[in-house]
Amino acid sequence: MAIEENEFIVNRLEKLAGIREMSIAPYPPHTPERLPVNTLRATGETEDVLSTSGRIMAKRKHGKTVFCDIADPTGRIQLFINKKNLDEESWELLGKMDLGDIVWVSGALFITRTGELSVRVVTLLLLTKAVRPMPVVKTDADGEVHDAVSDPDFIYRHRCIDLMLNEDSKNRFIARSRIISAMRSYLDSDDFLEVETPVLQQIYGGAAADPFVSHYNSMDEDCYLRIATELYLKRLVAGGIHRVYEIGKDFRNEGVDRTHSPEFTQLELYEAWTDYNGMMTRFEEIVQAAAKAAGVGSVVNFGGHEIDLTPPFKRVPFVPTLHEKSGENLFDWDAAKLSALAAKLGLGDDIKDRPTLLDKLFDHYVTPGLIQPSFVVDYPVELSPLAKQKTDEPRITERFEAFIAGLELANAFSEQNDPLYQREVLENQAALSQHRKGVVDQEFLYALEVGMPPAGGLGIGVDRLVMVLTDAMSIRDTILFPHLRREQ
RNA sequence: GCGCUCCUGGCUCAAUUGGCAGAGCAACGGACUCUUAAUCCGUGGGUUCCGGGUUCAAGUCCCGGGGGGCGUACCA
Repeated sequence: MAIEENEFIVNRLEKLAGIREMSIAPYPPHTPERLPVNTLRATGETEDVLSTSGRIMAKRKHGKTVFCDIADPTGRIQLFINKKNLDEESWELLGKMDLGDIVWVSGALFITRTGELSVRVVTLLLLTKAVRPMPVVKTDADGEVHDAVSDPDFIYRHRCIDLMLNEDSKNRFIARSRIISAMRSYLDSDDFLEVETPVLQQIYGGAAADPFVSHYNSMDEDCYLRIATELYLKRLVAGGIHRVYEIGKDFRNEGVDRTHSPEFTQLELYEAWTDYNGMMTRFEEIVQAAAKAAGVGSVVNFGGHEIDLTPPFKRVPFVPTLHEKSGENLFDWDAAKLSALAAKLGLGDDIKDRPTLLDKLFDHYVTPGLIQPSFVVDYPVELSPLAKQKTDEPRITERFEAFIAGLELANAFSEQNDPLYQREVLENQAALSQHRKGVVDQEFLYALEVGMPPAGGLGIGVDRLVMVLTDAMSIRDTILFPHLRREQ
């Protein structure tokens, strides 16, 4: 397929041909020595000839003088290009340059009459000719941005343009990488071992979600993209890797919305000799480290809320809080009664199963009020098959979910390590499963049978944490290349 | 999946009740040797997402399709 042709591309292709006719390579393989733009800015006025390179972001022509702004990742600087300072060929080349082209320049630095530090260009080289126009965004003297590219569809499909033109977006992705990096540093420095477990799995588990299904040709069997890393990481804990974590993609074949992506990044960590209380501390500390890495303070603005990230986070016990907010002892109600209440509240007419009902009712009565960082603790046992029950109340598990501004950021428990209990729960669950009736991860149970020490486990939704720390209202703004439908 | 809503030159947006498809930036030609949303003069650029329908007349109304956004549902 040939390049799409419109007025702009044709025009640039002609210039490209013209440049080649001048025997100038429009895509030379080497970049001459250069300094980052911000180094030039820091240097200030000097008669020394310095060089840099960057993309032409603006061009203001004044006859025999041309001002260009060029940008590299470190900043933006003005070029002062005067015909008398250049050889004829370079001046001709300048005429064939467009916004978006990438150039190398050298010259002394001086301050113009209007006070702008500029490169008095004596050498001008083309490093890359742009044949496709980029949208032109201008910022006026008041700092107001005009004609910003804001169409989400355009931005997600052409992230290169978004990163080039939208500072907020670029900074958000930089923050994301730093946040992940900070998580690693925090865990590594506390003797956690980072591992990689299978993405392609024969038996998926560790969460309740529909998987993406694939097929392994040479084995002639279906396989699945993982929905969680939990069941593999716990085998490692049983095997003696007592502090272990993995940061990676999980895939869930479910609906997409502001807070759900089919492909999302999760940090799961497991730690022996501790429990869910230890995981609360881990979460608090990870959030601290992440906020620091993102360059935000202990109070962040997210979706119009002032969020105070200072630990300790609030503890919100599931059953008592549900009772308090609803005014009823719902945990003692049977499914039929709960179902009637849920229907009355418009939460759904056909929910019959007690744990789901309790969860829904909790979401209705309590979750919306969880603006400041909170741990919802001690979930009903039916909602938490992989968690350990409390010793004094077997209907309740040692589990928490962390919420900020109503957003679920983490899920953790004191890990269930009773192999007989775990087998029974998983087999019962598998018997009810629509998709994979009776399929249980036997190898995971084998590990528990061999014996896994008491441990706490914690899963953190990395994309969502990035949302909170960078004030992004959609998870798609935290994922470089979110999934979109095919065009056409 | 369902509901609401949006889709107009490269980009950002106009177009009254259905009545000649426009502007700014960008592009092209010209003037201009300190501008910075440079300015001034001139020029070109449209299958109004796609396909049907109603109408003398459709960017606008109706039906179907595609894509996006928001909400909702599913989501241990």
